[in-house]
Amino acid sequence: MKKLDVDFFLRTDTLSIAQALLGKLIISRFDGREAIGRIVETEAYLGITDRASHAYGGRRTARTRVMYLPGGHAYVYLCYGIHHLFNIVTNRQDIPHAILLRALEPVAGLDIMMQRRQKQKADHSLTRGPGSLSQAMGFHTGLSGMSLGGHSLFIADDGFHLQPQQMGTSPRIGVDYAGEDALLPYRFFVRGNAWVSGQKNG
DNA sequence: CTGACGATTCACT
DNA sequence: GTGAATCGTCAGC
Repeated sequence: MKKLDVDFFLRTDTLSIAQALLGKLIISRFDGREAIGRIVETEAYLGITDRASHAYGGRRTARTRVMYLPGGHAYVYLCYGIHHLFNIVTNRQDIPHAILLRALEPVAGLDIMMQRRQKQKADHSLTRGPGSLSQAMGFHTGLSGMSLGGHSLFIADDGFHLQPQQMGTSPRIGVDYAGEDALLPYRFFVRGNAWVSGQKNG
């Protein structure tokens, strides 16, 4: 298992990064509890020109401030007052791109995930959907701005190789408010994987 | 200060 | 398939 350097997220092609993240591992080590999941669904948000992005039009607020950090930082925000959604900032400083993690396949720390999710069984609902996976991994808004170059939060490559035809694309979920940008094919997922959320997962 | 709303999830029919 | 939950964020006054 090889830890990814944060330089990986400094690249400028966020769509390529979102695709390359499929099959990678995300590891969290909070309070001495390790959880690992394989990334099976991502969405790209392309900053100031993307109506679906929180940074559309160059908007800078207390919440979106971390999107303007250099790539390799976590951007976590609260949705519907309940769900903590986890993103990875990409691109160079002041280019507010981000990639939302929408689903993971659990790899290790299943007991921790079940405990955090208050689940008796490790079924697909454990890490399917952006709010669910964040809860399972221990992600919350207090982590927003944290580097993915440290020991407690990082991405790793264990040699898992995704065949090109295994990757599916679709419009992003839940961004109907974004006008024609809602149609952009910026969602990427592993075809047929049982942990992928949403309707269009073939 | 106030009100509208959300990159969702879950229970229920 | 439908609707409620729930509160931080942000624009507007």
